[in-house]
Amino acid sequence: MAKTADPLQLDSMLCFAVYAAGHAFTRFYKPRLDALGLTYPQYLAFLVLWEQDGLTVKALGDRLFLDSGTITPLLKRLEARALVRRQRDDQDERLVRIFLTDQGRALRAQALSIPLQVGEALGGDAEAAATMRAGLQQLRERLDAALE
Amino acid sequence: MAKTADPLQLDSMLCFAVYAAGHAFTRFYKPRLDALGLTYPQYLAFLVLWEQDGLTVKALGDRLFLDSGTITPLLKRLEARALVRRQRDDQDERLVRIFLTDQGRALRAQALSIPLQVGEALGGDAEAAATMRAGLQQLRERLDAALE
DNA sequence: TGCAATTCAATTGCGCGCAATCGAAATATC
DNA sequence: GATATTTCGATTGCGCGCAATTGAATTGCA
Repeated sequence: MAKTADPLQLDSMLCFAVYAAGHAFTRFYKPRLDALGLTYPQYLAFLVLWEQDGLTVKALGDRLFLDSGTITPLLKRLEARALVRRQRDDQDERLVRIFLTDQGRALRAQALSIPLQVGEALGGDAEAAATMRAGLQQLRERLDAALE
Repeated sequence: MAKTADPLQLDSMLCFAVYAAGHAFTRFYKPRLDALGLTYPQYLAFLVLWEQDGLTVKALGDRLFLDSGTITPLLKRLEARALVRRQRDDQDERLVRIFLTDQGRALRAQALSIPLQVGEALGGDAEAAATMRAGLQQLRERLDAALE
């Protein structure tokens, strides 16, 4: 006897659980990131740039799994607020490298408390969170591998 | 000795794993849903409507964790293609109820193969998928509960 | 009964997210 | 060294996703 007869049951679908959890994260981050004046994707870009300055648009996109159509306008908004600087590479003029300004670098200090708040909201079980993170990474790899 | 000194490391973050897995799902679904002429959020709406016809916009939104600003235009696009019908409730004229057309109902048959393809891409481990789904649902609940 | 508060869908504005396309620049091929 | 191909970023168009607001309809309460 099958547990669920319907193969199209929303609440049994992994894709929807991922989708809904993603929105829940965005909602959770919203008030915290408002304090920094950042959106969630902008925050992700800073996570990358705080790790490594001077990346190309392409490298940043590869890191976040986003393309230039998303990243270019995002970076222009950050540049307009003097949080990053965009500069053509001297050697290869196709490349645009992204550098943090002092102001952009300074944001990092204000971001440090956010992961703590996430850990707290999740009940402090870092072990479970790490397991789930690893599972999701594998999920992403398998889905990407299945693209033809 | 701590494993990761940096609390802002992108690759250690659960939120990013969820975010990236969500996009990977969308990419995976894209060619399959193109065959039905649906986007992923539209597909989610049909999953709900195939389960229960005649829901209000509000009820549909509650089910998908989306608000009217997202759902209203989505439904209007579906109505323009004669896949659903929107009708004011007789008793309470604030409510708009969503009904499937025959065409919308017929889409279900074409969608049946999609979950199978997901299962296949994920290596057929339904057990692991169910565990992960449950973990993500709990994650969502905890994040939502932490919203002040 | 009358008026305030609430509920609901719709709308507006803005920021993603991605496909498709473009032009410039670099590389490969001959 | 000229030509074809590839790479990179920007741009356009469209569909979410959500905050904030609006207006109509309903409900609550005195």
